[in-house]
Amino acid sequence: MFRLIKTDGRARRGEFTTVHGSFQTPAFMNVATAAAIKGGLSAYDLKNIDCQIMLSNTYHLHLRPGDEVVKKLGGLGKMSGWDGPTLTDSGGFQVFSLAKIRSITEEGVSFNSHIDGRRIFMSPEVSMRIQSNLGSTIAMALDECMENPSPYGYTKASCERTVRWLARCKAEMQRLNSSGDAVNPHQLLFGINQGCCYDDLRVDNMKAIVDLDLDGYAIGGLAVGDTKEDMYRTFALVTDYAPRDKIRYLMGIGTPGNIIEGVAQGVDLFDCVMPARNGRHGHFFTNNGIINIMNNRYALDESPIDDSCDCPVCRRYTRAYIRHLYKAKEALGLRLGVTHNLYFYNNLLRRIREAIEQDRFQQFRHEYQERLDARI
RNA sequence: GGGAGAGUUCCCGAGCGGCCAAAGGGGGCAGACUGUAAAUCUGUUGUCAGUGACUUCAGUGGUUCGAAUCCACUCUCUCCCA
Repeated sequence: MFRLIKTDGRARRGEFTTVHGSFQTPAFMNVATAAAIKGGLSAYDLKNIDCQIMLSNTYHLHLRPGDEVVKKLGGLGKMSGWDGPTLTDSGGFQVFSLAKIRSITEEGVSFNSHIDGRRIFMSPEVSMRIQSNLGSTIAMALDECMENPSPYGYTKASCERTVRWLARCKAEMQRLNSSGDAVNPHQLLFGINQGCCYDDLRVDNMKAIVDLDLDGYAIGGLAVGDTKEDMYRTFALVTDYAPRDKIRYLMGIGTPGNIIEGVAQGVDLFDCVMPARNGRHGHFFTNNGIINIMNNRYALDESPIDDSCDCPVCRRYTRAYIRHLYKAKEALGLRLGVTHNLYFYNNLLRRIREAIEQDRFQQFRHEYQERLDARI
């Protein structure tokens, strides 16, 4: 359950307590799509970089190793060695990212597996059953993440269908939780707001999903083609219609600046592949902006990635060495880069929490929002 | 000593009279990445000036309207026979 501890403007400081432990909000979820952080970080590594909650994916784990296998292995947490809270995304994002190999009907979504092409049918019920087998702390409702912008008429119809799917998700999750056979019989369900950047659709949709009384409310369908201005306006608008006493999750967002903006508008929970992916690609977050470690100028740079960072990587290694590892395509480079970036994100959220606690979040925002996203 | 073959832009390597500043890799330099089909993808990589000009395919000289491509000699390397 969510407990709101303090506010600073619209920014919220809270705590979310679950059967797998609690986490402090605002929080950043570390993305482990296939039950592993890409770049080679283990659950043990996550502890050392202050990760509070791990996110994995329904579609990917259903394909490999198969959710029945994960269930037999004791669920997502036990299998991966992560004993904290977990959240599984429903497959809704793959409706967007795998748009070329799927089709949608009222019943659900058909994918052609990106691995072997076989047909995968994902209805709201199937997504819940898979997530129940995965045994995550929090399951996400199956939604359609639309390209943004999508045509108004299509967006409206899609949102309405996603609400119908949400009702089916809730019914199925209640059934599974009380079946006596669930890996985690206390599995929570979050609904997802959609509507591209049409204010009226967003608001109507949020009201509709709030009526279904869920454990948390997510804002989806942003940063999938929309401009930053539209995205900021949309989540600022829609948080006003989410219940004050429930956690709010801005899905897939974002850059450090995006997260600061999200917190400023009352969002509690974030996730993004950016720190892990950009880390693998040699782009590192620092307190002064983003550096590309591959750049020639770091060849002899003996300073750490970020000299104000106290992560295990910055305490030990120079930019020059890490650049060498990337250039030489050594796996250690990825591990170090991703470790730093995820620590940076987890630590950014910790700093945000402290700022809210000390009523200086606006000052923090003013100082860092632009700066952290700059490429230097 | 005799015979056969090869030398291409940073590297490997295609090209074998004009469509060649020269394919394709690699490497270099830079860019992108937002609920991960991503340890991926894109651009660029002779020099100078905004169409174009100029110097390049071991060297020198030739043939030709025109050569990295043909000829002669020189240099270097590889292989085979002594």
